[in-house]
Amino acid sequence: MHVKTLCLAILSMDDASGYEIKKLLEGPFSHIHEASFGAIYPALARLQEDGLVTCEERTQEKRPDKKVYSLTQKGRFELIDELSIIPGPDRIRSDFLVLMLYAHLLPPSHIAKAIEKRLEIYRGLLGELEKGEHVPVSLGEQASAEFVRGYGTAILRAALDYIEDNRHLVEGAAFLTNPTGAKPTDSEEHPAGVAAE
Amino acid sequence: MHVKTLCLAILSMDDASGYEIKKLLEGPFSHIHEASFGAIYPALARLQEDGLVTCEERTQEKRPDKKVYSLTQKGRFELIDELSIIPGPDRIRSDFLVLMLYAHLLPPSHIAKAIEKRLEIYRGLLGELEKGEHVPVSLGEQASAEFVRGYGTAILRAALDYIEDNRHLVEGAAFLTNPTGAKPTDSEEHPAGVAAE
DNA sequence: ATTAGAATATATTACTTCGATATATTGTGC
DNA sequence: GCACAATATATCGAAGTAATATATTCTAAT
Repeated sequence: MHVKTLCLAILSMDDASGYEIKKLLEGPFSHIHEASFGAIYPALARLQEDGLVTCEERTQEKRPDKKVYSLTQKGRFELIDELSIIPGPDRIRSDFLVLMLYAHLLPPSHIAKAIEKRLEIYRGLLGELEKGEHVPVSLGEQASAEFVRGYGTAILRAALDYIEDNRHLVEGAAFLTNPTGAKPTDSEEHPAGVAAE
Repeated sequence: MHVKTLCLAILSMDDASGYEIKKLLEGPFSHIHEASFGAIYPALARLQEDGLVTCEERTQEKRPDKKVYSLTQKGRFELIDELSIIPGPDRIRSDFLVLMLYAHLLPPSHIAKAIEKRLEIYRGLLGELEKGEHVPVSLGEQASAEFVRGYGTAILRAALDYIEDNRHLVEGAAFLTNPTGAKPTDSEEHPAGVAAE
């Protein structure tokens, strides 16, 4: 899914500026889909060019000027078309899980620190989601939003529980291997039995 | 985390070609981090240029030639440096959750189809993870791999359970809002803008 | 038997997206 | 008073994606 489609989707609920779209994606939508300013602003410009959104410049007194975008009928049809594609698997980039997979390369204190921060992040997100600051308009939207919010909290709880119960696997067993590759016991030339081909 | 770091990490376990790295990221590592060929091949070339990996071209009889990369000492230190950064939140791009959030814009049959496919994907991944085709070398690696594998299965189970228990929220309540914006006076079952799948 | 497609393997290209930075103003904490 | 966070848009190089091209071998169907 392109950032353009994501913008159309968010604008289908309410008019918004690029900045507001970004804040939504950082806040209540953070477990759904992310996008950067560098993707959002050009996407909105392109959507306007193609007549899928309109733009109203609002001069504000106490804030910088805003460009508030609104979905057009054409944009609404385009959104429906894009949403008609059956979605494939989620795309995940988890630096945390990479670190956990190579936990044995780093000192246990570092792993513990990373885990503490992860738990903190997750508890924060869970708190935000459970507060439930959603602005649903229709009954249909309310049910959809509730499904997605519930999904987020279910996954976060499972992750929190798992990490708390199993952190010893990566904190305790760490550093059995020397990070420099120099083996404490014998010399390393051929790490016995590689095969795999 | 750059794809370069990801390559260094995978090579720290065993020598591999670009193709093999990609297959790992599609298979047992699919819940950890993704990367495309277009990122992996240039990354490996760059790492070789910088002396972080070495490359051995293997002419194969029954397969196309391979370029097998190995981590150097310098590369191992670089990996440790990169892994020393405390990781931030996971970056997620879930077309599925976007669709669920806007489920009310599409016919219930489409949502049901998307959910069926999602359940199928998740059951497949869960099966693969539970088979546990890992090739850990040291005890430290084994514990790390077990932690990450367990994390994946815990999240997948939570997701499966949640979707099965709550799919009615998006399948039943769908289409209370007409996607065209026109009033749904008589026929609520006829979608206006459903395109190809 | 042959033809089509999947798997193995690398590489390139256009396009998209990220991450960092620049700019400018107002609000907030120390 | 001064640094910092928040509001707001925009740009640009670097990085990454998705699709495609090339070439070989194995497998399955016609």
